[in-house]
Amino acid sequence: MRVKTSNGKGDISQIPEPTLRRLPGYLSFFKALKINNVEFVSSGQIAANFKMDSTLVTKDLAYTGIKGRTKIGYNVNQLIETIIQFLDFNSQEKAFLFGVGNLGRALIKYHGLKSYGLHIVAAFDVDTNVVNSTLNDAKIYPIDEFRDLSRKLDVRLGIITTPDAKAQETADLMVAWGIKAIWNFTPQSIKVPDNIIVENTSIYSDLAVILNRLNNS
Amino acid sequence: MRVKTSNGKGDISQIPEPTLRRLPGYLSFFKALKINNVEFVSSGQIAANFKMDSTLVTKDLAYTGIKGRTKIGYNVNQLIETIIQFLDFNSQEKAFLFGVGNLGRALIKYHGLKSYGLHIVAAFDVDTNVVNSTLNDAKIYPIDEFRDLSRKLDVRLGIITTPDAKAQETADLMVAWGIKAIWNFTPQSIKVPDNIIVENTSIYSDLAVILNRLNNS
DNA sequence: AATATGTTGTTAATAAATTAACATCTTGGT
DNA sequence: ACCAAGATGTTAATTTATTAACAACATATT
Repeated sequence: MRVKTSNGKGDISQIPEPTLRRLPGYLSFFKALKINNVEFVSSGQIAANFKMDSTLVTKDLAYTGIKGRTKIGYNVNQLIETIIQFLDFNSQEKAFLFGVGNLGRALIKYHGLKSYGLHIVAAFDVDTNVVNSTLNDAKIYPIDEFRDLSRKLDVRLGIITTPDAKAQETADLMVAWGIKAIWNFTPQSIKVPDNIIVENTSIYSDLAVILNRLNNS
Repeated sequence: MRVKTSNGKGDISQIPEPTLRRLPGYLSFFKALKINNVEFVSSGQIAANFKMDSTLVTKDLAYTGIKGRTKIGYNVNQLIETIIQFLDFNSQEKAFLFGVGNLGRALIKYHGLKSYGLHIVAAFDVDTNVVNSTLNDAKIYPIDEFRDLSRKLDVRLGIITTPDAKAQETADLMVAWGIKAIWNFTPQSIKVPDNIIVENTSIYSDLAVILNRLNNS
């Protein structure tokens, strides 16, 4: 196992998914520290904030390549810069969104996403009432225009916020027109070719955990 | 509720969180099968749909207590009923929501949540423009009225969709007035007493995974 | 300048989750 | 009625993630 240096170059960065998932949380914490003019923070302090083991923090941060200083800790500004860089949160990755319902609309208007590397450049829907309107800087088009827009703009990421029943056909359309990664907000599992990246976000899973903890403890 | 006794010690083995998180996905799949009039489904078919190991499916379903039949598979209707029961998705757990921004509004209007056991009965915000309006059947109140409403209604669950900076003080307020579980949609880690259940939902974690897979593979 | 201290970073051990192997059982066909 | 097939359910092995132990080291203090 040679997870030695993660210089960001090459594809050897086999970072564990749990670590990857924790990094945005750290980032949020560090940003808050910066606002409070805190300059340095130790792995112990970070661990205490998240109620976790300090060595786990150390390991997680080591993946980003950042170095702490003995007796001092980590430089907060450097942490923020390094994590943003590592996670490509300054890349402004362009995305198409399909299905401008409640959730879709919220995601488009949620400008927080922009500072986390995502830029929804256009949306698509079948509802003629919303088509041709504009939310933030994203215009809403009829589905038919996806093909042409897909050629004009170079978009790799597609977001599915359609009704559950439309998830699969939306995914098929995306794959057909060159989308490389799909962010699926429906609970439906979608079938795509192996080279397509799929990330499922299901708030129902979180809800299941909460209800379980509430009722069985 | 009793699940399974691990050994003679009499303590019950809790369901693993990964299993818990997969159950809503299964449920969604089974509901789709029912619509297509499929009556029985085997663990192999389920596993194929989710591209996972079939024994894992078997194990997951075993936790709910449901029994499959050799050569036949699992009864779809029974699966749906059992999982809904197991996850308390028919409990209509009442919830307060704090912060009627883009995301908060989407959650309130998202009637899908209702069929998954959650009923947002009221919301709170500081913005006088939204206060006193009604979304779905949830009225929006000023924060001040939380205390009285908390006494009148018996609500155990609180949802935080405020700006990040307000997350902690909102959590403090919730704890002070008897909320037992907090669903935190901000990336901020909140500090609460040990007996309070906290579930963090961070779409930034999912975003981090997607961007990483897109850029490093 | 020397020392004590607190903090990183590495290696080892434990715990948890997934995958594999196998045994069991029930149904359908001959 | 018997046998074969196919699926569940259990036990073992592997992989992965987390926690613990410890070594190295730079800084502040005396």
